[in-house]
Amino acid sequence: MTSAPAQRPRARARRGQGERLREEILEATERLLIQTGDQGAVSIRAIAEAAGVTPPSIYLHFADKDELLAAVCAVRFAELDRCMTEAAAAVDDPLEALRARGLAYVQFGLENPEHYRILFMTRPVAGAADNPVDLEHLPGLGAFGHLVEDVTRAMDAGALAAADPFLVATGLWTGVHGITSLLIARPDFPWPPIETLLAHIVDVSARGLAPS
Amino acid sequence: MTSAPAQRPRARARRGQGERLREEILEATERLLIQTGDQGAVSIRAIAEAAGVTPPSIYLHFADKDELLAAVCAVRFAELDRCMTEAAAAVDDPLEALRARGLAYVQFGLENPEHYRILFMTRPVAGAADNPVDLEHLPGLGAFGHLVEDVTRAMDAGALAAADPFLVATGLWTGVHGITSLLIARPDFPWPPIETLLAHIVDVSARGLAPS
DNA sequence: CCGATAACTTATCGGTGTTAGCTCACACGG
DNA sequence: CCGTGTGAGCTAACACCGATAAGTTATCGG
Repeated sequence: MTSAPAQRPRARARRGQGERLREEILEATERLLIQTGDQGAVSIRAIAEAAGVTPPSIYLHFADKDELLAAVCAVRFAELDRCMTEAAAAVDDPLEALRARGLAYVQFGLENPEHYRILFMTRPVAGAADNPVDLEHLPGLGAFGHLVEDVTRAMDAGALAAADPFLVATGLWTGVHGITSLLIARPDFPWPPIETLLAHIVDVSARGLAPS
Repeated sequence: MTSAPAQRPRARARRGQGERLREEILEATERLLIQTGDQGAVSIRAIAEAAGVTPPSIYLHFADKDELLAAVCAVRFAELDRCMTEAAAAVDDPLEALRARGLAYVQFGLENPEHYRILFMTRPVAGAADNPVDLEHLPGLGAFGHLVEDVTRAMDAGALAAADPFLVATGLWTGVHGITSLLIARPDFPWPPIETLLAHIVDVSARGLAPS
């Protein structure tokens, strides 16, 4: 909030306050991303103008555009995790908790399609193939870990058939991602009512994973 | 650096043969898409050079870049349909046919990631919101129709629980798309072995859709 | 041979991400 | 109290991109 659209005369920051611009750039980017709803419209120049600054100044804080977008999305990623955890915590039954988690995931994606697109529908940096990603810092691994925990819990409670929790969690993830991403990418397909489709998918998964 | 494939001035086409260039452009585009494996590298200028022609000539045959890429992918789409139909036809059991269809889908996506990305992971034209898409010509609707047919067949044979075939087919589609697109977009995730994951997902779906 | 026109080109526009190099104001050591 | 180092940001430019307007060339019917 405090949508500080303070554009034009942005005073130069004091000596030690250079980091403030970083925050302002992040805020401006997020604002643009949500307002326009189009990743293509979020250009370095547009961001710079929205932040009341010239384009090169952005590179004082971010190596390139990808890093900037990644930073924006990392914030959003944390919120996705928060949404899901909150939804899951509101339910006692471990199976229902998983269901709530899945629904929260889909809802988040549909409400933040451009963020979701960047997070899960575009290839990563693709740059350094010799730098095989730092797994510890891979954004979203925390959220995924929480899913694995909930799956394990459901198995321990006998709500799911015993199996490799990691494998099952991965399968659930691909499931919710499938519907979320297709709805975002192909809104013109003659979709059945979303709630119907979602309920069907969740039911099939639950039935397929139920203890025998 | 890019292997400049010999393009001398490319003789101008004869009077009635203007359409030949269209084919050459399509071929050049597909070639680039596969060679570079990066949609970003496939620019109008690069395509023009690969076809031995100047950029504006492309606009004699395609309204814009989107239309060109769509045309390239339409071809690939037909082949996806062919692959799946072929795989499904090789099996008698209707449930196994569905399974084969799904596996063929995933395989096609992983073997043609850049085509798959354009087909299913990017927003469509997004242009004319007042022109709500011509459903008849929506590419891939044919392939989807074949899936619905196979689902119906499996239900009639009692291999799947009776339900709305369109709904079930849509759910299956989102399922195979989920794993395909995530594998393409997030190759750095610590995936379990693909065959294991795929088998798990297919099994869960089969179990969830089985007659009671 | 002529002129209409299909098939293409040259030149250009406005936009993009990104970099090199500069300026200017502040803070601090002497 | 002043000189200077440097942090913070800017100007100008590069090399691309998609797209268009207007020109040129070669072919073919008559």
